[in-house]
Amino acid sequence: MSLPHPTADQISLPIVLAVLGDPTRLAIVHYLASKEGVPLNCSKFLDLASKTNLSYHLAKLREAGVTRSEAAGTSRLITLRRDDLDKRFPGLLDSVIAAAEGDKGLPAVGTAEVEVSA
Amino acid sequence: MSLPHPTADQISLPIVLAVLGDPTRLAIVHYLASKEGVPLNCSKFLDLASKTNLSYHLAKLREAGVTRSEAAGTSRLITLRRDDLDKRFPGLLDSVIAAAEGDKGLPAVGTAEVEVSA
DNA sequence: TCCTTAGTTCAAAAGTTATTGAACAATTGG
DNA sequence: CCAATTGTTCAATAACTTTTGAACTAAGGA
Repeated sequence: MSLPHPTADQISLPIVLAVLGDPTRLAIVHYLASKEGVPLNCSKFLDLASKTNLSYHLAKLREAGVTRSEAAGTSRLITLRRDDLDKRFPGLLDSVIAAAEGDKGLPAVGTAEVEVSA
Repeated sequence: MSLPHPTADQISLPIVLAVLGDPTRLAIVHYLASKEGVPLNCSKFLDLASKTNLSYHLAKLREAGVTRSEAAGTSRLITLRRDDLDKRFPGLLDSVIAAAEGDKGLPAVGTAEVEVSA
């Protein structure tokens, strides 16, 4: 049951901008960028919104081509589609993430995080 | 009767992204960028939307801090707030404009343009 | 097998944004 | 002064987006 993703050349600029123009989704992308390489599951974002609402926002990000969601057991592993975005809109993602970095007022992910020590 | 504009530090990233995530407004910004330095009046954009609707979209751009509108007689002179945007979100405007450049499918301004020769 | 965990789907409600036309204001040229 | 030009405001409507809760599916562990 792999979820539908647009191909790189189907990714649309206004749609990407509109999708990033929501504080919850921008916070998700910001957090994904800060953990780049590490695939995260939805539950990481539960302090941003309810489970149902997260499902909605993550679907928007996926359908816009901003993220990729892979099924892994009962989880979804979510990653940024950096290569595709960089190819399609060079510099855009970096400048958005850098700007989000400086933005106090964006919701933050994992403020009450518990690290499991080995 | 000067219209209200946010100061540079009041410009918000998600609001700017949301405002640019509309094809009509993105086309306006793209065209402003292509004529940078030249202040344009609203009528330049009449092939994108009705007069009333343009007024709405131009107000959104102004309120988000993307453009500046100055009253000049019965016209408004509209310019991109490039300095403020570059200071606040370095690289963002350039990457958006470069991406819009490559985007066939965005509405275009002035396709039936008549140049007045001196 | 049964229970739990992880996430989706659906339908409804709430909220927001875009579009429209008619009426208005302000400036300028005749 | 009058008329035309340029753009705004207002109220209504249409069209979307976001949020919600309840019901569901699918996988994994006991």
